Amino acid sequence: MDFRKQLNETQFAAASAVNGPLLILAGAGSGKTRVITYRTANLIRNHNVPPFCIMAVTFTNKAAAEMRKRVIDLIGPAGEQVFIRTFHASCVYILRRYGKHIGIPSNFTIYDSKDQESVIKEILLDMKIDPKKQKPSAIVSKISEIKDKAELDSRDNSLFFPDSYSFNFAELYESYNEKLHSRNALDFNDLLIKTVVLLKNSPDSLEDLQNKWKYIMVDEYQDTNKAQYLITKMLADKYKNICVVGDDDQSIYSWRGANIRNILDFEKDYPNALVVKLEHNYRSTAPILNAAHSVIRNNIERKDKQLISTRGDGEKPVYCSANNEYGEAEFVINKIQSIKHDEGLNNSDFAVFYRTNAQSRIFEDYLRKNDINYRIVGGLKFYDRKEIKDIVSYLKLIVNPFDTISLFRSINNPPRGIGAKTIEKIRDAAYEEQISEWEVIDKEIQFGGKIPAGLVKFRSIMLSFFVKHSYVPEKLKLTDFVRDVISDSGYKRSLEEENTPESKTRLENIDEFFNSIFEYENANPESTLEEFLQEISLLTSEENPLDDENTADPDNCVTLMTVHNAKGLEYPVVFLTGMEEGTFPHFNSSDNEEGIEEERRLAYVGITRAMNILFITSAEFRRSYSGISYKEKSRFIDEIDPSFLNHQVYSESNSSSQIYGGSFAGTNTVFRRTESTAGFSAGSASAEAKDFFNKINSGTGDSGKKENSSSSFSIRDRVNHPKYGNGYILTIEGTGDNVKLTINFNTVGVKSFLEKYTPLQKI
DNA sequence: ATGCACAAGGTTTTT
DNA sequence: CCTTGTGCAT
Repeated sequence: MDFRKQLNETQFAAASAVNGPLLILAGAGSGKTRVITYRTANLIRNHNVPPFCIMAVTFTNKAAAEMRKRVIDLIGPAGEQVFIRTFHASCVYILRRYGKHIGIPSNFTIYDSKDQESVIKEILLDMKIDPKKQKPSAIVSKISEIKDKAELDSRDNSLFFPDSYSFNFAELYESYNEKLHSRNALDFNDLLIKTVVLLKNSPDSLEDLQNKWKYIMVDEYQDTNKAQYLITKMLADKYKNICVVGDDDQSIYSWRGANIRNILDFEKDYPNALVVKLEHNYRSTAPILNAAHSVIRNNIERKDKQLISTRGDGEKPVYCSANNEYGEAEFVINKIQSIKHDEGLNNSDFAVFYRTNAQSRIFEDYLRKNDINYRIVGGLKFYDRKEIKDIVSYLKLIVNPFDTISLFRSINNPPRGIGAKTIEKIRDAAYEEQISEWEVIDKEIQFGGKIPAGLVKFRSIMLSFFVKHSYVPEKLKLTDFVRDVISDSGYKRSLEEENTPESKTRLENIDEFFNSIFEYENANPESTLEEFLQEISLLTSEENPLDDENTADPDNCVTLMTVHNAKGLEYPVVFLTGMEEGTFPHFNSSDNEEGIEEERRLAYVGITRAMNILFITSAEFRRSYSGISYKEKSRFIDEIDPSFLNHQVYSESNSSSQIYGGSFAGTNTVFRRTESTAGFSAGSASAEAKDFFNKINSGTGDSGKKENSSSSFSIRDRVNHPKYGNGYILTIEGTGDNVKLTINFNTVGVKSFLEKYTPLQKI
């Protein structure tokens, strides 16, 4: 096959490279997926490489699915044999088959962060530490960070342990790993780390895999961490046919241990590497690219470069500052409706991006109110729903009885009269006898001469499940087995007896779960329950089986997602929302330059998703759990050259929007007062805003009175605090030595001080 | 042991 | 706001 015509010169050079190391530096929208797809086709069609000898790794399931689809579109069913998976799924594949060489049985359970937190909580309690003072979630992310960074071949990780904890972190870290080991469980980091250990310690396994995957391709290489780097390096070590694709401007996962040096040093690892740069952007109009470039060029740690636009002129990006998050959502919805109407676009042409998942709710509300179909990428996963987790926990326990997390989730669910006391006794017995909690139950160990009736029941239910499980799949279909588990456990009946709207939804979701097992079983007839469970542990909501259920027209939805999730995707119309200091850049990343640079790359990713029309929005006031706070617009907006951006301001006096410096035909937007804003909506600009501002902060509504002459500050003064940085004065209370200042800091939020004791500087 | 009512406390991003 | 934990009544 000849595909010279489908590619430009550099794309063709990359796609037609066959043997040896290849580095593709692919800017946003430069057609990198296209290149990978054609390269795969070239290997198979023109160079007789068997499809199953090609391994392509990506970061998200969505990217893997997209690549698989495009390969199959191009070369037909043979494309199905190409091994295209995420890093984590690839590791599961490897560990299932070869893990036994380093003592990992194939039925291992994968612990997600919730499971990890439960383990940490147990350990904290054992160590007599209050889990409220030491948050398990913080410890889990610390552990994950250590595992990302640590030297994999060194047993001593003490360098990485924080000393800021009141307890011995090393001890906790060790018992955490021991607990996972004894439960035959691996966390997400372990999947990668254990694969490295396996490849290092089992030369036979390594060679097997090297011979299996003679050609390796890695997408988003700039986001690989140490373990991922080592895995691909080792796998490619024999034939050196490794092709990596990436863009240092789009590195957004350093918080997960991604090391940008992996891509920057590729040529050091492989001095004879062919390097191809894709610099033509086929996605966005020139104005959008200009805006993107004027942001990213502010990064110091960056190879200077500029994409070449191929699409030519278009609409300038529009920035709109709304008064609050409701106004922002209203703006977005109105734009969607008017552009749909004027340009004849579909819902699926629109995407709304935000920095944090929590921001999605208001957009959802407004979309629903206006009968616009939408789907959310990310957020609550189908398999995270309570009822699904309940059932999955039975299944996990059947597959791996050492999985204590699942054991304690299932043991009294539905209620069997097993409470905290009994669980305590099981734990103690397990500790004393040095056996697993399940073995305590299985061996019918008695506490105080008897066994609670519920426990006897639970034991016999589980034993019958073990027997039945051994019939799968030869004598019993997987789907039927799961059906039996749901009824025999009593879970189904207890939901039926509940008979509330909620319990009915749960039963429907369980039905949907059957469908997903049924489909899985049909697609993978030889597959086992173990494999199914491991696979769903890695799924994200992109494969959410409910997506199609909930919407009348699943293919025609507005897409809502975080900017992280947007990487690799493109949409004709993009809304980049919540562009405020503290939100985007997020305040947790704002205190150091690297953090800001990563946020800036994230903003760059967001902007470059847009093909034709880009809106950037911010809100002046936003409600968070602690109250309403004033938000300054994001520094990234100021970084965009004013000539590349139209400002659409919102004229409060007549409650309508106006466009300055150019306009979209017919896209003028009328802002309505909404009930949900509790009276805060339109009105004269700063006066009303300030009034509202004072009201919410004084709590009494008698605004203005709090301005106090005995203070050297007045409300809304910008101040600098040596520890907390910059902020605004919210309220001033009291007189003389008792003047109390409440300040909204950019980084840490609202704090109060007595003026007398606080070294504040007006700025 | 269970279930309900109320209080407290907590927001990054993801495999 | 929305989730999680605790206390109290059954």
